[in-house]
Amino acid sequence: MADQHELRDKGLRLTPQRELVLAAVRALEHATPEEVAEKVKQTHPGINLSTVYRNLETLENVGLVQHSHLGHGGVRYHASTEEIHAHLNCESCGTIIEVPIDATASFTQSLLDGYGFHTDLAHLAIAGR
Amino acid sequence: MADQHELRDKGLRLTPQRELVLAAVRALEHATPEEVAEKVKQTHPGINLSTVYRNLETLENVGLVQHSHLGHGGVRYHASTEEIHAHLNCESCGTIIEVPIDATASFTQSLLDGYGFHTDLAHLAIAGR
DNA sequence: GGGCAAGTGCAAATCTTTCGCAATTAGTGT
DNA sequence: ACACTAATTGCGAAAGATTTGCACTTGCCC
Repeated sequence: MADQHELRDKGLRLTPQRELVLAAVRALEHATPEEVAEKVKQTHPGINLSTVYRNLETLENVGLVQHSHLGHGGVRYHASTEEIHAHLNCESCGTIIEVPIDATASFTQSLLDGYGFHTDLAHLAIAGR
Repeated sequence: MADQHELRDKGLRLTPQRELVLAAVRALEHATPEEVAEKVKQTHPGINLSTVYRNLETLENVGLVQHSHLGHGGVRYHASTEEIHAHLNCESCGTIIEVPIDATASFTQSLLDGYGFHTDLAHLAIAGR
């Protein structure tokens, strides 16, 4: 499997738990740690929540996954390979709209020009309605 | 005090705790509930954390304060009277830059045009560096 | 195959926020 | 001023999410 190299290349050991956590994040998109754990349990029922948390952190450290804050408080993880997009989070109906990042390009550019600020719009959802 | 009318006008009882919570939010800007509690304790040591949380919620319901999500997870409250501004949150150095909301107007307008989405940029910080 | 550090499981500890409930108190009418 | 009622407070417990300590297990390098 390509996964093996992928993880080993990052200096990580290849454990079934780790592979499954990564696979789950990729399959689920925008999943909370709980959801990831639940998904992993389908094939590996004994996995511990702590292990999921630790692997999410580890995978994030090596850049394979990222987290963002959508809606109120909930942390959600997604694979780094996913297309980058901003999230518009409707506070009334709870829907989340994904916006390709280039739709925001002129905005991020103006922040860079005006404030020297490199924007990472993918990290936080934008509230509105 | 003008405060008295302000709270009474909203149909709220005027309690020392309530006044102090509101005063603390106004004085602190972008304070977490904990920080608000700590501030209030300076003049009212017996105040309970629950009371702070409840008052923040109450004050938010009547529109005197608002909360936003800056940085990682932390909820922060600010007075509604503050100028509306978006927050740029540097993930490296932790600094928060405030940007007047009109600097973002063209961006929010394009989201409205493109997605029919009314943006509330003040509610969430924008990550970057 | 053996040794060792990385990784896991488990339970307990934290941290933040919420809730139930009895005691207190602000605002209203008298 | 006085009593009444509902809002508010204090306090302890509960809930949910994430972290941590530690002993046991396991992947990886030789």
